[in-house]
Amino acid sequence: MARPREFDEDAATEAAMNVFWEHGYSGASIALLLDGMGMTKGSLYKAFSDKKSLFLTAMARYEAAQVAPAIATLTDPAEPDGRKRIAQLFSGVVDVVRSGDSRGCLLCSAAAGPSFEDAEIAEIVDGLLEQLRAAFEVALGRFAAPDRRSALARVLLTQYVGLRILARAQMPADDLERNVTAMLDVVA
Amino acid sequence: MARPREFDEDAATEAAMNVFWEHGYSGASIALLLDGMGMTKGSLYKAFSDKKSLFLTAMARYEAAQVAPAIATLTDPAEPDGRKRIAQLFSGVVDVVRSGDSRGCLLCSAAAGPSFEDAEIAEIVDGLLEQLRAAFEVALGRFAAPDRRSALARVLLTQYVGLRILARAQMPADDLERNVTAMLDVVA
DNA sequence: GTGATTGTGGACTAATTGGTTCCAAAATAA
DNA sequence: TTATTTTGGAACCAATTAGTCCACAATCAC
Repeated sequence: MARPREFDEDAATEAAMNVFWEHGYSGASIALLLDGMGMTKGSLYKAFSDKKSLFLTAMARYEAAQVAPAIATLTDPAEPDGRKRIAQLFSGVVDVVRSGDSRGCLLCSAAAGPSFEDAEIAEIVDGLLEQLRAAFEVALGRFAAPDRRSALARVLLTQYVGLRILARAQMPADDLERNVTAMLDVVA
Repeated sequence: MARPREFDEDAATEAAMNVFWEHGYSGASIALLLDGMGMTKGSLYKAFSDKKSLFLTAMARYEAAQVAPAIATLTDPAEPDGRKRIAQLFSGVVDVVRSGDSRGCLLCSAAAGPSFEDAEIAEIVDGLLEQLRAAFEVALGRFAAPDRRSALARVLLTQYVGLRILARAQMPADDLERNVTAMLDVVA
């Protein structure tokens, strides 16, 4: 009954996510987004309303593609050793950097950036960070004293954020790895 | 022999630093800077050439006003206990947040932001982060094994960066304090 | 085929960006 | 007074910003 879309919505939001990931919210201009998504203004504004809506969609995708797997790693019931689950998450971060991806973490950058001036975005970022903290707490569950679990989970979350910010700041993977090794040695 | 400046250069660079601190490099428009510095375009461009030069000046001021004191705390020869020096630095960060300043750290935000696309700025940020890491290493010197000192200093640097990013993301001071307490408990 | 419906491309707005130039007026010291 | 410098601000620039609008294209139901 109507003309079908020429673009794949999944591929488009994936592309948008990558542009936001690399350039941040304000750094990702509509022109950059259009280029990355391979579409023109008419289609973009018809399909995603405006830049902020597009960002929220991209964030949802980031959650599904990046945050959820991280949480799954930390809470994986197939791996009884929480220490190993935590180590797995952090070595995964180092591996990503070693493979040449120094974009850091969309979430962590959003937490630092001026995009945080928007209350709705801030709330989403907060929520995801809290989810991540809770997952660290689960991973610590088996071997940390209950009264220290929560605070220790915060330390791990902070370490995670710091690590990914430093990765974005081009810190070499070897340095990050030494960091992670020492941290796991000390914390878990 | 000539008309004297009406603005205090120190106060002006201080004001510029604050605008950059709050809004980031690209978020700090010339209009915002002029407003914050209380001067007009003619004077600004005559005194500071252009935006990037102004940012470099502001960064130098940030180093003197914020980074140097942090390093001084970590390496204070009057306090023989490195643990205490480290604790002092981190509780200072929490105090700043508790007093209502959630701007985080200009350095840490610059590390995360798109301003990092400029090679010269990136180099300065890198250098300051390395100075901070070295200072953590000095503070660890007295009681950490030499082969672990370097890696442990990295953990502390990462923790520092993460903490200030989370502060900027409006994490409550109480949560940050729990974080710091647990971290000091574990690391030092 | 026709018509209703929806997607597409891109011209177009209106505002703002960082950066620059210019200049008359003002303030100072020699 | 005179030479020198700063000041405020208007004017300007080319580029970029997010966003709107609409003729046109493509499809499906009939």
